[in-house]
Amino acid sequence: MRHRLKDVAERAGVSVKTVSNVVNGYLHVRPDTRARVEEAIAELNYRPNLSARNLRKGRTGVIALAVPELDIPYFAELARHVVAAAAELGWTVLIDQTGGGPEQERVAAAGIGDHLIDGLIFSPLALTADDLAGLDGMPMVLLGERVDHGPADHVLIDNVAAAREITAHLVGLGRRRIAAIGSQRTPEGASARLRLAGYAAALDDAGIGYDERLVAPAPAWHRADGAAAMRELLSSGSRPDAVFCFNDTLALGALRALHEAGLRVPQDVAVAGFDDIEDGRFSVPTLTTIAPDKERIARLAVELLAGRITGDRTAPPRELSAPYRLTPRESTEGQS
Amino acid sequence: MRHRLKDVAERAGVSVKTVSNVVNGYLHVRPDTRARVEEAIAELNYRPNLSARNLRKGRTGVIALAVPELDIPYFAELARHVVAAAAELGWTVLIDQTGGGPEQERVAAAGIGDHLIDGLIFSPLALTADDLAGLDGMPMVLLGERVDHGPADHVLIDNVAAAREITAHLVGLGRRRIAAIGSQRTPEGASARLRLAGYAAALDDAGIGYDERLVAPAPAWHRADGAAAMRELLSSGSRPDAVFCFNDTLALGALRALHEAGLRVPQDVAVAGFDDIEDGRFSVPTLTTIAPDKERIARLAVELLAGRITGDRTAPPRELSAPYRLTPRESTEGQS
DNA sequence: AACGTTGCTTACAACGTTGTAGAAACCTGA
DNA sequence: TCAGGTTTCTACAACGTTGTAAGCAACGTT
Repeated sequence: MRHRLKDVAERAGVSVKTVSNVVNGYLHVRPDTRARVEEAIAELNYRPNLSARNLRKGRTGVIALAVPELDIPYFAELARHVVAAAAELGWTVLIDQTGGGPEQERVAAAGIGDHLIDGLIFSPLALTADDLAGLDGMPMVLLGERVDHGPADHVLIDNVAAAREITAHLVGLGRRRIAAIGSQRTPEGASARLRLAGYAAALDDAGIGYDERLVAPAPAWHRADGAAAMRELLSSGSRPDAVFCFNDTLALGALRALHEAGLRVPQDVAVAGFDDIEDGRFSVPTLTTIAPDKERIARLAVELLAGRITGDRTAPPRELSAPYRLTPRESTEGQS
Repeated sequence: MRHRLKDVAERAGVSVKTVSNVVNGYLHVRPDTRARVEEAIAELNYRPNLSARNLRKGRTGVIALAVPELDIPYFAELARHVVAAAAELGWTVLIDQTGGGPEQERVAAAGIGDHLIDGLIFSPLALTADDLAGLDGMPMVLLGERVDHGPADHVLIDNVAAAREITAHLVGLGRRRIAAIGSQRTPEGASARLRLAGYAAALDDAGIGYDERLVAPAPAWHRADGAAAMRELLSSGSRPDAVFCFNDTLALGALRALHEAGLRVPQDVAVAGFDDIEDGRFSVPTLTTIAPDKERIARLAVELLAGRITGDRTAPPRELSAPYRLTPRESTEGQS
């Protein structure tokens, strides 16, 4: 029931290669021959065997998107855009969950492919430039993190500037005891470090001293971590009047913890997030955030990767940045 | 820089097939031969070419998971579990977004694979049994929907019983004007229809009349649709004292709309959802819901599919059901 | 009439892997 | 020592596709 070029060729009375030529849109095929072949293809419902084609061509037409976790909404939304952008260019996307650990990320970066994929869009949490160096020649685009002197292209937003801008927004509302949630012992250049730097810079701009007790770490960036960090901040006695959470899920967790503590948002504590996930547009209160242009990020990443795959693999790595927008909502400005 | 079996064979001084045997864990290889081969593999950093292996074996080792939208948290969470369950059995998962339209779903079901995938786990919104009939022989497992007399295995939870149970929960709290949000003109057997049936049955159990004005349709099941439907219900004058939303994102939208209308949850209106997504555990208030065992669903689906792929493809379709649990939280029971 | 040109088609040989069948080496027990 | 088995290894032929090179018409040009 599954047919091959040979079957089509026999039915149409031509050679196998002629059928191949028709399938691949080769120009010099007589119209009546082409018609006969196409008829045979339709009758047999022929579909090319991609494994064979890939074997022959050395390409698979599949790119992978490796993200730490799919049920972090930011990555899910990003994945959606990547799939769409890739489809426009004729690529299929294989989505891979790394889990975020260094070992798993190494496996993902090195292992997925091995001839199954042509390239990789990779959003690393823990990996460093050294880890990436070992990946001989797999075309790769990094997302969201700046791996210093990394061997690969990457697409990012200016995390420092964005964090600085949203912290300045909190300052502009008259807040002075501004906490941060989400610091991590990640490699230099990772989002956590950059956003912390932007936070610190904004405080400095405003002449507010950096108070270590107001900076809460979060092992992961889930809602539960945000809630736990917020509770920790509140019970430590260093009562903040604003919190900048390094992503929206942390912020949603923080909102929950503030609610449980009987504090009003934004009257008692203003809350800001980062990523602009859909939840934040419907939470109570709605969430002030930095909205990165996810569609642009996805498109740039796919285009860069396609360029690497089909073009020059040895060109020096490129770095593109996507725009973002400060999006104030109720969690800092109150009911509108 | 990319090596083949032949290169390894030459280096180890054995035949190509012996290297193949080592790679595939064939038993009868002398220990010293095996050691020599493994050394050569390590030295050359050899990785098998999957396209060639697949061509030879007629398998790809990849299964697809087709869902309507990845950024609906329920599907993201499900995808996570499917990827994990598949990995345990040595399969890779290709995640495909259909968008939910009938035409796109047809393309996804028919087109993805064509030798790229061995089978498909499919969560259809719009497709009917007729559409599926044309997919000659692609092993497939359907999720969450009962496509009557469908030609494929499926995994589901008892939507009618679950909806009935959660509606009964609302009745048990003394509510009488219980609205439903999420009805759709989908095919018989789709989730929307089944959950509506369970809702109606519970009302009937309690001797409460079914009031069409309390049933609000939702074109999609996003937060925005839930909020819009809730506003519609409130402005129509038929003030409900409880709402059963057919999924959690609808419910989160409804919570938002109720908040904007100045109504308290659950004192004025109790709200219940369906799916137990993570958001609902951190929303204000937390969300009463039906928690399907997503991990079990994923595992059953993967195992059924693996069975189809490696075993009998003509066996009659099987239907497995996964457990669920009513999970009361603040949105119906108030602060604990 | 001989010639090159162009358009269309084909045979053949890969791509890198594994199944089959069988050869060679090695055991075992009489 | 040898028959009969088992272990270990190998040569060969696929899997379905496409690139290469070459063949064969039909055409226009000299």
